[in-house]
Amino acid sequence: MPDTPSRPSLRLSEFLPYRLSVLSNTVSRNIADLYDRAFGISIWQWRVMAVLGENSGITATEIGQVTAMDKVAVSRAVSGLLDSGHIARRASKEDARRAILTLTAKGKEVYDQIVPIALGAERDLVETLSPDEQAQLAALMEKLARAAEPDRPLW
Amino acid sequence: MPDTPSRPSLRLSEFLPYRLSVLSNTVSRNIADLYDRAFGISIWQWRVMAVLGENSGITATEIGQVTAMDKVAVSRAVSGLLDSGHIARRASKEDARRAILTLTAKGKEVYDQIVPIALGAERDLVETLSPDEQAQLAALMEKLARAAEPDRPLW
DNA sequence: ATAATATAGTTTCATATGTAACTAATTTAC
DNA sequence: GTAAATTAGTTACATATGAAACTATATTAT
Repeated sequence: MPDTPSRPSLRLSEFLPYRLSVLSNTVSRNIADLYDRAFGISIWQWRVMAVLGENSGITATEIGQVTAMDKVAVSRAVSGLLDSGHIARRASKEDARRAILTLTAKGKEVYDQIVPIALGAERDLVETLSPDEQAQLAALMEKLARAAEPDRPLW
Repeated sequence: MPDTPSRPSLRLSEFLPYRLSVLSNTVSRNIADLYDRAFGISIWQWRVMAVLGENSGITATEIGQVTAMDKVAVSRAVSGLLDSGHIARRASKEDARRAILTLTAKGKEVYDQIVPIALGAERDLVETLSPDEQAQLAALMEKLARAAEPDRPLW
């Protein structure tokens, strides 16, 4: 009598969404630990700071758009960073609903310290890849991100 | 007068850990929705079922090892699946601490229905990639997962 | 055999996160 | 100009998650 048919047909360990999730969680946890231990800053807070480091004087909503964080997450991160003095907030003159956010001197200092740590963590992750593979990876991430976008244009 | 020096040097949108996280979260959320809407099953519960579908009669601890879930998450997923009748549990004869888990008939049915949905979601994600690119992706995931392993051997 | 240690799994508690309701300011329609 | 609808951001609530304590069984050392 033969075996049961080729039934499973799904190997979890080969299933891309699963692999992505495990990889991403491992990487994020490692990095979050790094920031948290050294500066008491969460991943979400770091993302806000990273955006402000690149592009000072924008609003919480804009940060949300850039970082794919929802507005509650941004609000909470901003609130923590205000408390810790890493960022400052002032109301927009044109629109009093908006709050213009900037890194403080302290925030800039921390930003300048975290950037090399972040880049180092990234390097640790990709250093076993050849330059060719690194380029492939970047291109693949691009395509996958586009395919995963829920509201992607279908053209 | 020249620009400020090459300061930012970190573009969040190009930063691999960040991209991985956003991609993975988008993909996972989409898929979780699918399972939840159709069967009221969470991602964690599905992972448990997926492992049992491949490898029946193993214990919660083993599931945790295979799926990179911690034991609390496994315990909760198992508890939900017992309640909903998708899996069954019996004590091991050799070691009464261990609980042997299996899919019930109902669980197998749902498993067989979810597998094609899962594979379809994966296909949606990778279908814009050429076969070559898909192979590259698999190889890169392999390497990255190894590099991200916190307790990886360093040889 | 008994005490100390380790392991499987659950429960508890504290924190994180997401959804929805809310407040305040602005814009649009009339 | 005023009411209705939008938008920025916060707060409240309900659920999810992780760390640590706990229970029950098994193993090890004496």
